Amino acid sequence: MTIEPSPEAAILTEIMLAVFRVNGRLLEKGDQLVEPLKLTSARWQVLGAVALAGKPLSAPQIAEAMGITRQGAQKQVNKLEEDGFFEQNINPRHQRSPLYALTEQGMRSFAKAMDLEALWANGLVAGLTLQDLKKTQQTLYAFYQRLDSPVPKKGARS
Amino acid sequence: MTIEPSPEAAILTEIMLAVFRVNGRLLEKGDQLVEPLKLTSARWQVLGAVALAGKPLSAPQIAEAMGITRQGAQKQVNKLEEDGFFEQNINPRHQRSPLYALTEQGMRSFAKAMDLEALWANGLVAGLTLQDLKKTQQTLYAFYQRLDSPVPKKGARS
DNA sequence: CACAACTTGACAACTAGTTTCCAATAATGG
DNA sequence: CCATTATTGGAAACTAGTTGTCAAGTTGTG
Repeated sequence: MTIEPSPEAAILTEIMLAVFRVNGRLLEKGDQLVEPLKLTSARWQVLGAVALAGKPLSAPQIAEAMGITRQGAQKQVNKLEEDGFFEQNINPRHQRSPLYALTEQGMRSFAKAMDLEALWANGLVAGLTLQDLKKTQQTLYAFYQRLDSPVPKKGARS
Repeated sequence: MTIEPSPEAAILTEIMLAVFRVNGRLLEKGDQLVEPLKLTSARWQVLGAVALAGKPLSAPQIAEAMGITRQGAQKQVNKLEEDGFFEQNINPRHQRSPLYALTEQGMRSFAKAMDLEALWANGLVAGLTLQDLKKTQQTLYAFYQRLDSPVPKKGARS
């Protein structure tokens, strides 16, 4: 017997497909946008995590902020340091785990990326109402919360 | 000088971040959902492309339907054939390029995946109105279209 | 028919993430 | 103070996609 999806669930399926497609396009366009800055979408996001924190972060902290694994973040961080966007500060709280700060080049590139993004976004929303945009943001956020994986952390007690 | 993002563009940025996060969670949850069927989100989508077409498709046709490259689709197709979800039909229009059809197992697994998804989706939309869901779907679709890469196809004339 | 252009599958190398494992360094608490 | 536990970086192998190349088969046109 087949389960009958409600009309709401049917539209949810369409939203899911739309999220997959928009996600792909955003990464593609984002890569194009910051390509002249010698950045990719992924590295831009890492720069953003540190820039928005307003202070140097360790690799695991960056991973936490980005919602990816610490190993995934570390890879990007290492490359960003190699390419001169990050520099290591000593971490008074952990000798093996340096804090990564934006270099001059890193700050300049991130600022340029933000400008490019603002320009791009301004063009992208033409003809859409603020109300619709807010609704969409709220609905997506609601899904995000419902999808939250309550993976019990190792030490968690009930 | 910094470009001033409009209020609309500022919310768009939030929507972008929400899309990234929801995308990640959907793939994660989707993998969990179809794991007992020996499927992944990616392979499920490939099965879906052929199932929804209602007829056997070649690898490039599957890629086209999914919006990924033909090589990416081919990889999944080959694995799905290895694992008994697909079988090759001869393609009367192209000898080197077989048409892939769902096997009995493929059809059974896809039907089960659809049931699981309907069940999951029904739970996920609780408390959201049909109107908001439609609005969100429309807005995302609008973005998708605006983000459409008009990459001039090789033979395209202006 | 012949030749050029396109399509296709196979393969390799790459990005970006994941999981798993190890070894070394912290942190904790008995 | 010392032993256990947690955190961290590094490396390897994996998923899932990308681009690029190659050779072989297909198609269109003169």
